[in-house]
Amino acid sequence: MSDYKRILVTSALPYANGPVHIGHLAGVYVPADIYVRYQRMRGREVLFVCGSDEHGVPITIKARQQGCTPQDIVDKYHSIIKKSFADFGIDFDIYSRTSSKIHHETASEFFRKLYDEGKFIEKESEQYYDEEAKTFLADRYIVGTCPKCGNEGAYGDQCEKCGSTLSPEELINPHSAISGSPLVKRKTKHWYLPLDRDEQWLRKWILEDHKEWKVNVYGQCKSWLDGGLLPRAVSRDLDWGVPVPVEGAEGKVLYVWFDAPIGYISNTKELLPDSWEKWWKSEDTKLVHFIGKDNIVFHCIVFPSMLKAYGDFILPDNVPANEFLNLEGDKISTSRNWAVWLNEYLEDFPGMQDVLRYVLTANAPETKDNDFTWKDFQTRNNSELVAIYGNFVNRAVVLTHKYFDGKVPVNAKPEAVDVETLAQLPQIREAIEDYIEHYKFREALKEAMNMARIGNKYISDTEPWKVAKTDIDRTASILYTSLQICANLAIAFSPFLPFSSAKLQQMLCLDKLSWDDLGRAEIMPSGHQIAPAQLMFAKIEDAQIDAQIAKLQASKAAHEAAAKVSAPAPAKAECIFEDFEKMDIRTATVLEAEKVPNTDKLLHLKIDTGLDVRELVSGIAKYYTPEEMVGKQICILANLKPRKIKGIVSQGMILMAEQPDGKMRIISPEERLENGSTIG
RNA sequence: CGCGGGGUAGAGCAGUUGGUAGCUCGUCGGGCUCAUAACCCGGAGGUCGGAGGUUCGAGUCCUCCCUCCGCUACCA
Repeated sequence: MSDYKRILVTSALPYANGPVHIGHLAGVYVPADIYVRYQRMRGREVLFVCGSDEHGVPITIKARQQGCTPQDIVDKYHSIIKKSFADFGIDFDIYSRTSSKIHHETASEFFRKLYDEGKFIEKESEQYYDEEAKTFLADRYIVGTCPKCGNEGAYGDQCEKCGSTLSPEELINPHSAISGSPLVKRKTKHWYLPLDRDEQWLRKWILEDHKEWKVNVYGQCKSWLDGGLLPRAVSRDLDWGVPVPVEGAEGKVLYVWFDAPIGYISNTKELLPDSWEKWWKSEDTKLVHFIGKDNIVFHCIVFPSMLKAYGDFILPDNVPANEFLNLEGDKISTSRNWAVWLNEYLEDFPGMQDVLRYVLTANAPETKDNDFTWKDFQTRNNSELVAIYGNFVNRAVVLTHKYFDGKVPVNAKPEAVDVETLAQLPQIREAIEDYIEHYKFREALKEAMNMARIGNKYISDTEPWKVAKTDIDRTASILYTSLQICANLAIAFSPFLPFSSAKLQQMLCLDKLSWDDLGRAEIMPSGHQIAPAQLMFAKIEDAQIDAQIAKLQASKAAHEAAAKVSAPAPAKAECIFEDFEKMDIRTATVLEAEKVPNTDKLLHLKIDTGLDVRELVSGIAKYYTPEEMVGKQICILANLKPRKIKGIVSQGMILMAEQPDGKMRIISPEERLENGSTIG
């Protein structure tokens, strides 16, 4: 560990199709920033690299929807993201972007070298092509009818109604989610990175040499390695991205997952055109990737495999991935606008960056998903930052002004308790260091807060306001000690709460505090003049919190309303009577119903169709309980080809109507009819 | 279905190689009054997701189950 001469820190490149929200901050940027600020304070050579990830299909789709170019989209979000990071105090050495010229060159050269050295596999395959939008489609953008449950809105990779995993070939009537037009198949050639070839060394490198990685990261990697790696496509048919630098590859770009991590390298190059290589190709550089849990395999397996294939590059020393942050009990969602956006927070809570930094660190999803609530935000501010840290500083500074004209008094009458109290500071320093070095920022912050608790206890126990009436020399010592603790707090908190530390430093009229001062008992010399007391943190009133909660609820309501007024499903193409006549639709009665084990959505029904008694499986468990179903008369498509679902042969399909919000209701005859009555 | 990570007081989290269940916030009671109705002390509150098993002894090891989140390769 200590053999390293410098530390290169990267944080996941935010995708430029929306602003940054608290989930991103808690998972990636705040911990990375704490780590970097800490290492810098220790005088280590550190480089902190990030930038916008601006390629990929979602951006082209967003552009199409909004009638602008992909470049317009990424320009807009890149500047919002970059500014909000800067205002929030995420202290990158460089925040660039993957649409930059230098990135295109770097990524292109990277690919070309692997290509020239035969490191890729070339493969031709047939893919669905949207002739109207003139583009090949990712599975997610192919929509059709689910062969298993009949849901017409199933995606090419998965049906969200019945949860089954699909491939586009299985969909009935596949069409484009972008233009709605039917699809044709076209041949296309792509390049694959043969990860299987790297399995050996990856196993050793991760499973043997990096047992210290966080359990979620290690476990995830192990799972992939044990499952066997497959070649992974690194190119796409798309016109937005880094063009594949190979003759005859027009209309193809590097897959965004291939080009994005190279962005870490390009951005370093952009900042340090002459010395970037020592950061990436020198064994005495420690490389650390801060990411979210969704990124683990790319940073632990795919990117290292790319680096190794290229040669000369170092591999990450650690990949401290966090879990996810929820918001008020619900998953954060960009599309549902269920998020606290950083740019909006900065407007709504000016000057309160550290409060959010504090709350996100104290409640960071380091070991499991956590929940952010505005109530908790308020409580942590009011009863921790204000009541413990802010209050202690205020007590010490106010008393110093009251009794000693704002000058650090002489330590005239020291006692054992002073020494004992100050002796705890170096221990706290050690604990903070140890926690940060091991990426346990939540615990590290708690230690810093303990220092403020110690201060409060000390000042309460020694009661300088009482002692002042009889023994001013003793009062002097108490405040002298208290002020030393304040100075220590400014240092201990500075990686976590940089704005507050700066403010405290100003109040104490100290400049240039270094990490090495932390734990020292005489940072502030007697006679040193300090500034008047200023509140470090302001209380947050209920009204502010209520306003934020109302804002969230309003956006949720707006989103639900938008979903409701969403247009009915588009009219289908004309069909002839004979098509309709083929369908054998008739009434039936449910005899028995039970949930299919280990599924959320499926009911297993036994029904009387008049013709026979048969079984079918239907994806309605979300809307009907088995008890409700028994005895109900329903309409079924009786001659649908039987299909096995979860091991049960389903002989038919229940006719249902779907609401715009997704709610499903059974279509039943108005009055009870004979089972087997035909419908037409 | 498979795999990975969670499930410990009202909330958020610790619990090292198995040995009397801890911390912060909240809550209740008391004290103090320098301080942003802030501070200090004390109390209550947990059958450690469930069921078996190993052991003198299990939150900690084994098996099965339930549940939440994620991954499952063209959702970055």
